[in-house]
Amino acid sequence: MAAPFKIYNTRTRKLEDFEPIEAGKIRLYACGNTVYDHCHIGHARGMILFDSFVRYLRHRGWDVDFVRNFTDVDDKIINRANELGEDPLALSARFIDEYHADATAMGLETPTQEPKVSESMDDIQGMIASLIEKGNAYQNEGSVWFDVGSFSEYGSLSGQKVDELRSADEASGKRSPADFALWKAVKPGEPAWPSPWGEGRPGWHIECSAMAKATLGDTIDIHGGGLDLVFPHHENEVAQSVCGNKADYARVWMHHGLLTMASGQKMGKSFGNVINVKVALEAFPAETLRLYYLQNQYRSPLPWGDEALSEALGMLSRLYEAREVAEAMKGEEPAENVAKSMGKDAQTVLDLGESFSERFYAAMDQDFNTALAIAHLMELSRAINRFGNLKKANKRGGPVVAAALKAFSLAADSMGLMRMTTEEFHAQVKEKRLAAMGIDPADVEKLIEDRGTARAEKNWDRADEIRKELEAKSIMVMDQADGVQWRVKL
RNA sequence: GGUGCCAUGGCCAAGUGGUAAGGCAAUGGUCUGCAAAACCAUGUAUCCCCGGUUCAAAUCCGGGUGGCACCUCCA
Repeated sequence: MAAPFKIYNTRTRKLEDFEPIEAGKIRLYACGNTVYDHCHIGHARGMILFDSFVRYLRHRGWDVDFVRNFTDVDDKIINRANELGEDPLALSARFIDEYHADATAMGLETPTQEPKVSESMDDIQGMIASLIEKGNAYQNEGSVWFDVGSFSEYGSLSGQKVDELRSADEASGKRSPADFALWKAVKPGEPAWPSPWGEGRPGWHIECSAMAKATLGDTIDIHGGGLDLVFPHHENEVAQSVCGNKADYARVWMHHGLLTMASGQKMGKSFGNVINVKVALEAFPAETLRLYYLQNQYRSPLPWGDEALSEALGMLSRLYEAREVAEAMKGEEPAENVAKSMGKDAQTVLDLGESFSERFYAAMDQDFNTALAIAHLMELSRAINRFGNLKKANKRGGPVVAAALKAFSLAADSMGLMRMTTEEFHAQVKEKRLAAMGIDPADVEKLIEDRGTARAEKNWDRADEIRKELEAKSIMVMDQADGVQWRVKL
């Protein structure tokens, strides 16, 4: 029932046929955010990508158990909380709420489970105890360290060799520089939980091993996250889980590329160029972000820029308008008859529409080639518009575009695109783009009205003058058969 | 120093060995009072360079050059 697909596995650096542990089921774990601040557009890339992948897989018949965690106990959270004079757990709880608000605004589906570190202490401690018992970890002064030397396969995911690593971390108490913390002994002013090794809190990596095991079992199908997590985070997870569970950990490792700034600069606090999701969504409809991310290969680095986003918005607009054109078409005759009598453009729409899902699936099943899938959508849109230019298309074209219309709902169901009505879309564009440019919609409406008056009087000079005035504000006026409309230039 | 990724027309970008999707920009056109949207037409692309494998390579292999990422908190 579930459709086969190929997926690139970081572990083997190869494209592989996906083989589930259990037929028809996918256990997917994605590393979530450390919640000490608002989501930024880099987080958004991972969030949207995995949302789209999960939607697609479910659409194709897979039973996807999707777990995405929250890291709510962490150095960065404690530091931030101290700066603000806030309780660390209160701070992380606050940003979990903000995360959910951003996720909703971006149209994300809720994962099957969203475990938190603060609520997984038993699982975490159980795993640490197991690692100590098996001889893979040791205690020292209230902390517990993973003994990297005890795991011969260490480095197999990232290709790192222990001896070659630069060890900047010279924390005391470790036997070897490559060893990493499983449990950190409490320090003054930090949140702590009781444990067999003394008061303290978990290290960064153990949480994911423990939460993945608790929610999905010893061996999971796909483990995902940003490319920057491959080492050390995921490498360490492998070590912990393989040693602790005596089982394979993740069959497939799926890593998405990171966002870069158009300037070539990295996005980071120290550069002062972090853009929060909320800010981006003030200027662009959420689907713009989604289309932008989906238009690019998920493993490649992606440069962020207003111009690129505007392009994506333009594409989105064409998709919505093509769908609107198709939806407006009526007719009762069999599609083949209409196509035959209306010529090549009709036949093209019919053919592209009927073959769409096959081509769409072929693209997506090849390691989620969303860029190609969207290209198919654009091609179809052009065919619809071309056909729509024909005189009788409105009256008779309905049956011809019926299959094509399904393509748009396919995009909605399986990628999360095209989920608004055309009216909602245009309303959002106006609202957000005008706000971004600091233009009051009422001023625009007033000018449109004045121009209407001038046109009624055939005062073309005045009408054109107003058009120019509006153009200066990036407003396009469209005189159409059914009235005057205006759009924001994208 | 170690590890890995990438290099495709003016720009962005897909490409699963069989002679290159899609988008943006540009020019001309259809439509329009003028426009816009949409559509049509227009791009001889050394697929970074040099070798190799193959009947056939953007795609595979080797070497080179140039970017980037990770090895330190980072999605």
